[in-house]
Amino acid sequence: MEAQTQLEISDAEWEVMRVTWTLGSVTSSQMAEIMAEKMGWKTATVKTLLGRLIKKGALRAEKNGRAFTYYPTVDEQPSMDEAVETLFGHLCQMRVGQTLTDLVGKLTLSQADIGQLQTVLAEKAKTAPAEVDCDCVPGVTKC
Amino acid sequence: MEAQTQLEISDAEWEVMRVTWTLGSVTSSQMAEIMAEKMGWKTATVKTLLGRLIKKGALRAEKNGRAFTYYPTVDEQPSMDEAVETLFGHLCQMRVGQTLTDLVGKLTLSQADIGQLQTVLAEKAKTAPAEVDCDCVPGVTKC
DNA sequence: TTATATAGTTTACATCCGTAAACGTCAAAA
DNA sequence: TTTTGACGTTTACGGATGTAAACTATATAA
Repeated sequence: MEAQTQLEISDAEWEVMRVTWTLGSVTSSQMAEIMAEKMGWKTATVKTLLGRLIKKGALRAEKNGRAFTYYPTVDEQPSMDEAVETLFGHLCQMRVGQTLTDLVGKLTLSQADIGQLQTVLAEKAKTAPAEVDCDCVPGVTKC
Repeated sequence: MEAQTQLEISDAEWEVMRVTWTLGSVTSSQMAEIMAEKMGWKTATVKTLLGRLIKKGALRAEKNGRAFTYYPTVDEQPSMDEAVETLFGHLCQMRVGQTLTDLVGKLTLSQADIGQLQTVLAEKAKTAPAEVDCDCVPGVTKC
């Protein structure tokens, strides 16, 4: 079976996906209305993005009378996880801890989110190394 | 005073910045050597990226005999924080908690990193809301 | 039936990005 | 002094992106 090639969803396309994920399905007119309000985009812009997402295989269109209804073909959480992991993979590994701390300090998290994070951290602490090396320059382990 | 316009550092440029941040300063030949090994880039490619980063104001070049030595003009940690915050700002706020948990599960963190995160989380727990709304579609608070 | 609105498709277009080659200069080697 | 490199600058070039107008087909209102 063909392995799902990493689909590259651009920033603008991401906004369209968010709406689709949240609503489950949308018509282009609905999407146009939402994006006009949320992003200030013209209908034509939304059409282009929907088309590109179809071509990339992130959305699926199902004919519904005169128009199409669009559905996501990839799941939201895995897509988010992948985007985040890709970014963190490009950062100095020695600094991801500090970066995460800074981030958590600014995000709004629910009680449940915090509890879940605490659980994962407690588990990780059992086997965590004393320090993490910098991996920015081959052969250099200190920033 | 001119406000520092958000500098957009691309993926390839980011790799150059990482090396510069770690070494503090580099000559183009050093950088070319490092990037040849690390990324498989030709010297010409490295020159282009150094030039673009100079133009963007992320690097500064100081004449040193025949050649230049390059220095970063932006700090690493703030740049990392900004990149991460920008990404998280594009994600469904209702799901950032889960995304963070998934991420932390995969990252390698030091004992100190974990301790610091635990401290920040404990503090946040004091005022955290019961839940966080979805913000993907205006007027809709549930995914 | 004919005009109109609407949905999708095609074309546009400047800019950014990844990836370099080509070119011009100046210093060091021969 | 002439040749050869090393270094920076200019040019290249296809593809992605943001942003949208133009065009086409069709369903619906008149």
